[in-house]
Amino acid sequence: MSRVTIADVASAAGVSKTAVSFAFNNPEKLGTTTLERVLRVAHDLGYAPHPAARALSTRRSGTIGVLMPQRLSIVFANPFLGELMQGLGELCEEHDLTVLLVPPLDGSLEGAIRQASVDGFISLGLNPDDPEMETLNRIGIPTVLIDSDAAGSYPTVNVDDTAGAHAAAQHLLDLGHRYLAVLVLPPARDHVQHTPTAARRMAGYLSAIEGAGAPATFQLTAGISVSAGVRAFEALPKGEHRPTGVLAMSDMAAIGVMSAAQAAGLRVPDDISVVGFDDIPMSAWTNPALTTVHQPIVEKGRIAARLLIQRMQGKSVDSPVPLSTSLVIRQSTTSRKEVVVGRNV
Amino acid sequence: MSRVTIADVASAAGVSKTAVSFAFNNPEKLGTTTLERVLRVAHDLGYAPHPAARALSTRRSGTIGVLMPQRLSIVFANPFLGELMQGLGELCEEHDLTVLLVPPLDGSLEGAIRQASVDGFISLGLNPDDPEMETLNRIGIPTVLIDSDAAGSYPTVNVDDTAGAHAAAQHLLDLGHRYLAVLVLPPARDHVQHTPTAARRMAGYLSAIEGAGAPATFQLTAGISVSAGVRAFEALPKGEHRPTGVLAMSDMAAIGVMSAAQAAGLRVPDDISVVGFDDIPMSAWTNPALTTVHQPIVEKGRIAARLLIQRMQGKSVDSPVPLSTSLVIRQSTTSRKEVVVGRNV
DNA sequence: CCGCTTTACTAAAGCGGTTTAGGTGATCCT
DNA sequence: AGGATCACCTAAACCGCTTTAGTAAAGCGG
Repeated sequence: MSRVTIADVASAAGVSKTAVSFAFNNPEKLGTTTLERVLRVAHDLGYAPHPAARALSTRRSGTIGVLMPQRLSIVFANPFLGELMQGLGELCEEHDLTVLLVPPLDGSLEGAIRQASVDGFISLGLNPDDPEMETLNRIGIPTVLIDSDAAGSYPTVNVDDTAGAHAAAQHLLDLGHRYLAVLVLPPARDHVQHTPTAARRMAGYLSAIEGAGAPATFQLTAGISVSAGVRAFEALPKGEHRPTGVLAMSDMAAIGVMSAAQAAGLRVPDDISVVGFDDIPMSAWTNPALTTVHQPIVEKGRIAARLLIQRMQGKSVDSPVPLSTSLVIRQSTTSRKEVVVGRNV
Repeated sequence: MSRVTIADVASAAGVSKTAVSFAFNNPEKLGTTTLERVLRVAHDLGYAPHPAARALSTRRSGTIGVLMPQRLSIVFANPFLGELMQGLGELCEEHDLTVLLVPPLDGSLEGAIRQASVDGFISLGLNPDDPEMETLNRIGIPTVLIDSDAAGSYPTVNVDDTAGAHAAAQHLLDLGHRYLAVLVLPPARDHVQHTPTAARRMAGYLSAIEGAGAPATFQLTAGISVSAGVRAFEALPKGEHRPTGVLAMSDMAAIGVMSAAQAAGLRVPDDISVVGFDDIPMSAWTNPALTTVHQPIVEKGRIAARLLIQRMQGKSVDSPVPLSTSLVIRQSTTSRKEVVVGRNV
């Protein structure tokens, strides 16, 4: 009742194990009649090569690993990941590769990295100086970084977060907003340190804000979820101290802010303008449609996969230039209205 | 420069390979001093057990496979998958399992199934009589089905699609709609056959419609994407022959319909009511917010994973009763307005 | 001081494939 | 006829780990 092995097929067909192996991997080395017989016997017996045995012997598994910065239940709550997987998937399927999701197991990514039987890794949001990078180095598996700092020796795929963020902030400033709130992405992993992405976006926001004469800015950290956005809105100062514009580092949080604002009786964008980041598909369909910074997520996945596959083929590759971002102006932002006279002055 | 193996560690520490293996897997079998020494040497050398070798020897890989009915780029375009992964992920991480995505490679799921080094499979939308089921049988790997027909010998996790669809159709009928369009899910895989899910939903719609006296119904197939919804709307009869209510089997398609309708100058829900299916998170934030059939997607993933893990532990499990669905009435449906008098009669 | 259990460790046999290095005949060439 | 070539197939080593069976030394009761 146990699994059919190559030896079973060999003896059933009256040939050596080698012949069976050849039948599948080097058919031209076999005579037509034996080839046919072996294949038929193999099929009749329902033989399928044991993947692990094959991987051990050939030193390749036909799988690439995606290193997740956080638990799957967190990271998949953000549509960003689904988009990225589309890009990765295209290339992987083209090259007959399957995709292994590698989240931190038992709190540690390192352990998970060791367990993973893969030919290459794509890492999301890991800093070049994170300790797991050293583990990767030691195992010596080709790796491509996404949303990291292009420091180390690994090819890195990035978008121009800074410019995107700058454009977003500039947009609000141009509309006359002076008191802004920034919803910072939470640090991935345990460390307090911001992710490279968050740091770059923050730099972009701040450079625009400072360039406009440094009006007041209220910062707070918000996870990448609608409910985090709701909480963020509720943590904002109320009344006349409420920021008139919100720069969210994710669309999800931005949607949460809009929703909470509307629930509090405010009108978006008239009472409060909101800008997201990422331009996930649903941003076009929200109420009101979200003004946000577009980044080519699917393309990012495609490029990362392409790079990784090339590295796996032994080619050496350089980090491409960061992909460009662009501000998509929809309905969640408008010019700052004068404060209602009777209420303020 | 090649990978450091257990033999390297053994000789460096002056012990046998067995001792090194014990150090990691049966530490209690070793004396304290040797244990420490071995572990230290292993760490210094940066030793990590080769996953495939380990898998071959232990006959378990610490990985579960998710069988996708279609290419990753298609299936991840539907937020449904992301939701499901959240549920799967929770359980998998709890049990230190990683997740392998197994889409059809080179057009064939069967080939991909063989390649996959996993301890169990979760299959999405596969019919019990699909040929790949036989492959699964032969390999003899524990398997749990999601969105299938509970026929075979496999545990199956389902939701009550029929009741959900019935409620959706009944809702439109109760609002006075008589001429409805149904957007049928496309067949997964190549065969013409409907997926079990599509069949059940259709049955639910039709039973309600027939129960109300069989008004006219316009059916057409629409993929699970916004653009498919757009195309579907455009394929509907125009003018007075246009259905006043649309039953979409997915939220994505429903959103596409709403968007296309609005682009065509219609008001949703006043001119046309739209009901989705699934209640993916974004449905709450669309404009107008989508009336849809809620199904507990994350829970579905959790339960499937739990069942699979139990099966992998040798326990025998039964299919649970289908999870219940419920109609979530939001803003995309309203009672049928009388046809403008001057235009019709 | 002897047999008996424990403790601490090892040799070697798998796990199920791939691949290298031949070994047959049969065919070809001169 | 005899060596070279070729087409076809096989024995055995190897991939890197786990695990069974077993050994040597130490502990121990009598």
